[in-house]
Amino acid sequence: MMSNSTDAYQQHDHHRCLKTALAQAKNRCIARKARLTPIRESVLHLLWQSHRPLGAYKIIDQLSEETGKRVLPPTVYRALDFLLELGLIHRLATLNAYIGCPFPDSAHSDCFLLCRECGSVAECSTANVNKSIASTAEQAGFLVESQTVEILGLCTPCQEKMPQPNKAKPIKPEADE
Amino acid sequence: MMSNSTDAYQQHDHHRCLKTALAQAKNRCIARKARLTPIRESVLHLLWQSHRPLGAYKIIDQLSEETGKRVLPPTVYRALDFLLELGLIHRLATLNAYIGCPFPDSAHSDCFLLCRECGSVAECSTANVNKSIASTAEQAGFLVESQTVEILGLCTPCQEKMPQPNKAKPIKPEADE
DNA sequence: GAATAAGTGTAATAATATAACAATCTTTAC
DNA sequence: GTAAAGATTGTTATATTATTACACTTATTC
Repeated sequence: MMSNSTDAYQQHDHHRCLKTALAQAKNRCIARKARLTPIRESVLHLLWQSHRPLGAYKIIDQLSEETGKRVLPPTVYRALDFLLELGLIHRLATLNAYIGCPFPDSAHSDCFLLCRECGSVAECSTANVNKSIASTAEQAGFLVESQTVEILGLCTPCQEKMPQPNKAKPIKPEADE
Repeated sequence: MMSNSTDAYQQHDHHRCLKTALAQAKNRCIARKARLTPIRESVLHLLWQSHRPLGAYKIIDQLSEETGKRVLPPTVYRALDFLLELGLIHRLATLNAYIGCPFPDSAHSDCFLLCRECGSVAECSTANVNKSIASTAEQAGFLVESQTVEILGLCTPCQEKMPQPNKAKPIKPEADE
């Protein structure tokens, strides 16, 4: 399993995450003959400020403040589209928010772990989830093209910080197969 | 595996789907001492017109037309919230749209198969997917509370209708009529 | 039958995202 | 080097999805 969960939820050298992400982005742009313009790089940089996803309008506000001039929605949405296209970021459908991809170089189907307490999101890529989804789809005669898997819950540090022993309810059990 | 994929994608006695869904809804409301008011029932009925999800504003438009008076967003969103709360419908995060639940009576975590061609959506509940997600989360020390799994692709009939592999064409909740 | 709770009506607005077209900057072709 | 073509950005306007706040009505309870 590929995952950035330890980085995402704990104290770590985040500067390294940022640096790596920007380096990978540059490489990827060169490989694809695409231009990482200042706006695009700024948006990517903002998304790598932390492991918490940002909504488009948060990006707009932060970028406006950074540059001192009013940045308008299309500017940011275009940058986001570009970064999505190159696989440098992801959009989280359940949050309407965006986050940097820690593994832009490896083709992968994603599984996101969204901590409802601290807001941080880790990305995993697991053969198991993909296999089970593929097999489920196959049983239904369905041809998979893309998949969205977003898991809401609590990361380890937030579980430990929860006062109650009944920290959180697990998901409902399965009826039958 | 529990799934309504054969119904969802093929010719079938849809009247039966509708009838079952409404009957289940009534039972569930009685069990929960909740009221299936005319508005709520109308919204549920609209969502069971087909196996294609409907956006909230499509529901608003259809309900306005049905009743001859302008139905406003809060009316519909309140009905949707009620139906979601009772597990009678689901919200599809990737489409911002709503769809009737074929299995309101069995506690389940859901997996949706969204056909990008015909727009129909089937719901599956599979222990395998849940197990693989649980195991992935566990490896990351993450406590799962809820999950969103939406799979985009082609249903069997649409695969057969489409020998030419067509590329990305985003599906819409419902075609305009 | 009054008190309370639940549900609905209405106006306004928030939050997220896109369309359309003009202006500018980069790259390419000559 | 320069003009044409293409890519990127600026700008205005608007579409789409969802919520807040408060007034009013209907149903339930005692």
